[in-house]
Amino acid sequence: MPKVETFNRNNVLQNATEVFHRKGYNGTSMQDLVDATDLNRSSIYNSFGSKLGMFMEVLSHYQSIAKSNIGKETRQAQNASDTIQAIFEMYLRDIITDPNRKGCLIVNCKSEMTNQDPLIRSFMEQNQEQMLAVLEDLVHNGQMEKVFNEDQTATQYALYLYSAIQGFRMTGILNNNEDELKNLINTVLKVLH
Amino acid sequence: MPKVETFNRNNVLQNATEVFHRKGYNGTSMQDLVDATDLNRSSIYNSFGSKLGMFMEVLSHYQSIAKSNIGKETRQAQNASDTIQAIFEMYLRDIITDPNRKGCLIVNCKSEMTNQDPLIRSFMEQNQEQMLAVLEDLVHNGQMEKVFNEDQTATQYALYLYSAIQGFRMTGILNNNEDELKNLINTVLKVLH
DNA sequence: GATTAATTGAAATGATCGTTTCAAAATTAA
DNA sequence: TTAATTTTGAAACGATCATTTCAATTAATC
Repeated sequence: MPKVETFNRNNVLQNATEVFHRKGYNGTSMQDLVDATDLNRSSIYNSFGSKLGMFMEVLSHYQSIAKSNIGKETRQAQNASDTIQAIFEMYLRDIITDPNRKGCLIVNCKSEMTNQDPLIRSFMEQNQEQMLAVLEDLVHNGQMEKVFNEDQTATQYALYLYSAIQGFRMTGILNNNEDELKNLINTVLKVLH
Repeated sequence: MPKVETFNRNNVLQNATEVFHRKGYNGTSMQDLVDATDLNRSSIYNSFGSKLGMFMEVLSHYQSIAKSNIGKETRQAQNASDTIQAIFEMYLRDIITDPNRKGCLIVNCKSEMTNQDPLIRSFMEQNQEQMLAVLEDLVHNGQMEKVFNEDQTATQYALYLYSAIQGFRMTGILNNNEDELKNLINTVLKVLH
């Protein structure tokens, strides 16, 4: 009976992500989204409810891709140390290959909206918890394997790494010198060994 | 002959800084600025030219205060290690005492505008250069004093610290647990010793 | 081919955006 | 007081904001 949703929701989300990532939430207009997604204004409101609704889906979409990338690195690497190194080098690739120097969508949004919107705040809180859980698990494994020291608890090192990742993403906005960034990664990871 | 500028420019800048800091550049409207500064709309345009013009002055104002704070810490501390520790603890105080959890104005602006506005980009470039110069100098001194190792050059450690500061500011937006943040600082600084 | 329901296009909503205009008020010096 | 000059208030600018409306179009089921 009904006409079915014709557009590819993943494609639309990907295009919307690109605009939000490049211009930020407040810098992106509904017209920008209409242009980027090739979707009708009405269809956007039908499918996403509002600009913020669409943005929340964009954030989740971006987060799930990031998580799946981390999962891949975890499965490929031999030990916890290699895994963490690989995660940082994934970010490094992202920095070097992005011609627009956008940084990380989630980090950018954290600084733009966390203190302004409760929906965003709780997204950021659960994102932080997930990141800390993944990192803590990795550090814990590394400590079991004796490749990481136990000067600090896994929980403490996880926060250290989480903070370092955010700093790395911020640094990459202006600096995309591969050698300098690789050296930076090594310095960050040194304290764990 | 003429009527002279009546308002206190520093006060106005301080009030404008508070709004821009809390809501971000794109999230701040001219009406917000009129309300916050108690200045007339016309007077703002007379004295600052445009919204972006006012924001650039706000950035410089914020930067000069930050620089003078770093200078104070440098003069009070006994050695390079204490100085860097004091700088981080200055940021820590800022994080813990800010009820709005705004983070750092410059870091926030870097993520919001660097890839969108050439004026902002060059501000950020010179800000990064200044920070790196200060940090490199401190690390160099610490290495002369033998309180820092020479595993990396002062230049390399400076980038590491610059990145760590940005990460610290981002982390402080959600996490203001003093003990956890103090421990984070110690972990960051450990690699230098 | 008729029925059904979602998608679509385009226009319109009222609000707010950054900025400009300009006459009236305010303040200083002659 | 008069002349000079800036600040001020208030209104208006056209543009754009996010969102709503609705009739026309489209496609899937019967």
